[in-house]
Amino acid sequence: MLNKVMLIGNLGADPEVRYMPSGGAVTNVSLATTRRWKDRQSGERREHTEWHRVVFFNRLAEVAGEYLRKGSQVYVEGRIQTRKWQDQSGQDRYSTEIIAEEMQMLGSRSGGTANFGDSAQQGGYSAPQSQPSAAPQQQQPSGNTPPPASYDDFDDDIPF
Amino acid sequence: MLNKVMLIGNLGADPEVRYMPSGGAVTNVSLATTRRWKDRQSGERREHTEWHRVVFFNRLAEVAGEYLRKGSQVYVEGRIQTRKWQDQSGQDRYSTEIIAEEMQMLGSRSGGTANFGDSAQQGGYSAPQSQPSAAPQQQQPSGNTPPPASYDDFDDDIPF
Amino acid sequence: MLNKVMLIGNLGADPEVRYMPSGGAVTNVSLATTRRWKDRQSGERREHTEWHRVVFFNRLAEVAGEYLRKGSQVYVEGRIQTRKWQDQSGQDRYSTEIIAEEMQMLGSRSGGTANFGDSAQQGGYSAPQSQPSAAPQQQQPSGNTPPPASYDDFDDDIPF
Amino acid sequence: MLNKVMLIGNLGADPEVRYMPSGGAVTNVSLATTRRWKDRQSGERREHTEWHRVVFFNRLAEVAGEYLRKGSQVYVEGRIQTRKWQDQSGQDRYSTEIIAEEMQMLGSRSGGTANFGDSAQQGGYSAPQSQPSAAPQQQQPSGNTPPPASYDDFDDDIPF
DNA sequence: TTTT
DNA sequence: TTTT
Repeated sequence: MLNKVMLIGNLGADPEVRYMPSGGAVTNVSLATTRRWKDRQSGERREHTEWHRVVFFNRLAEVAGEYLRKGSQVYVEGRIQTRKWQDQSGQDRYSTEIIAEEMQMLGSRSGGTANFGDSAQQGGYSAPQSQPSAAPQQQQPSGNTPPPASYDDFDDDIPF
Repeated sequence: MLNKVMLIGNLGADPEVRYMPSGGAVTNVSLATTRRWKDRQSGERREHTEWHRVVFFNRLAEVAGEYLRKGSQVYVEGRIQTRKWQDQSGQDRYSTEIIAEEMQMLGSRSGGTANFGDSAQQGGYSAPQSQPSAAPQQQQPSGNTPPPASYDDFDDDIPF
Repeated sequence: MLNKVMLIGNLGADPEVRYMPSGGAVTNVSLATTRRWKDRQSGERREHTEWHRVVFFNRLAEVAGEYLRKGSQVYVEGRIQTRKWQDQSGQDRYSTEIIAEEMQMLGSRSGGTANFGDSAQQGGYSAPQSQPSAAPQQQQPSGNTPPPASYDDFDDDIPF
Repeated sequence: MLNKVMLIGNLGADPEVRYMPSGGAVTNVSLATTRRWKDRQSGERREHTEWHRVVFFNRLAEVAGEYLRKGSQVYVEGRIQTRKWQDQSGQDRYSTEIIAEEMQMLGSRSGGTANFGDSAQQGGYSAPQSQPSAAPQQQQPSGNTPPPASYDDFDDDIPF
């Protein structure tokens, strides 16, 4: 079976880095891909932007958190995964995410060096802590937004 | 920008074929991909099945409706698209779908011929009708399930 | 940088399994992909079959050698690599191969079990030997065919 | 059957644009992809650069000829095709090329605008001519380099 | 809900 | 050389 996603797009905001109880990093990124086409009927140009929730784990999460910034162009390869969660009223809701397996920064002449300019303060990279933040578990699911997944057991796993 | 999905999986049920007001076919399929891995900690084998909503349009929708059946193994190439809809209480909800752009039947010794056996009655292929069924527009969004999209304007579009 | 190949095709012959001095397996496979299209001018159907040299290493080579057979339908993911060799007259020649990184058997109702029928004798799988065959190094490059690569140093390597 | 290649790399030289008898453009590009890995044995970093011959046709060939330059970073999607030709001594030789089906310029903040700087003279883009150059047919295959293909009949073809 |  |  194959479940493969390949995206080239730009970040809509700085990455958000959190840590699992194990100490492994989890980085969330919102990635835009824009499709442009010419309408067959009217002949006019149209475009549609799709936003993808991309999740990086462990070593890749640290690299993403360190080098990616709002506006960065990036190639992401991964798989589709839909996560179930409950909203305030207890209803089941679903959030579809891209679990990243490969990542390539694009277009940087300077070899992938991050820009530590004006976005550094609110989105900067922090080294993995031996005392992992408990943030993922604490956060309350707000009405319409999926909570960060706990991923307690996420692991670099070995396919067989 | 690139937004590409490639899946190889099996259908969980017969395809559902509907028609747009334009007469173009829309086929929905539920596709399972199973990932198997060995847990790093415990060493035990684990697996996870992911279900994908795949949507075919026009000519591809007709081929999918005619040749695919519950259990069919298929390769699908397409793009990720998230659709917004309102549930009964008027809340915004989202459904992520794979818009198919290519399709290949796999593994059929018999050359891709569909099985018109016991599943033919509820899932069989119907030729495009000049009087398109209005089904997509009529259906009520049930509490937890996204309604079929209307796609009134879906078109074989030309990228530029 | 990205160098990715994805093939779905059929084997033209049983796999050829050899062993590196290290004992690791190397399996070569000839894979056909057929493209069909309708000629714009004449409107007639045309087709072209492309043959790909696919090389598997180590664990994947053993699985390929054991389960694939002439006619098997398979999904291969890998990268393109061009190898330089010298023909009898000492001229440089090039052979482009697909180095496989993932493999999936397709369409086997019977769960991927290999057929050990009439092709087992000349193409059967042998378990890795502690005394690796020296075959790769011995073979003489014939005039027009690239010799098996020696790959003395091929290794499961870690991207960084 | 699937025969898909996806590359992200940099051009080693300006594109070469030629024209078919039909007037359609054919653009050849040499694209480098670099793989980096850590050797399992020695632990040292290694890298290997692979050069791909990429061929664009018709509209894509014109865009490639206009906007790509030596050093440009580009995403190319296409298929593998091996072409047979005869060297001076009449021996069969093979050249493997990537026939491009999609192309995306990467990393240009300025929206894909080509650099018409110092490389414009030897590699610049020319609009399709009603009097197509006969160049492809004239060129002599030199001993070790494949001649440009004639592609007399290449066409935007319709898969079925 | 499929399949291996 | 495969397969549909």
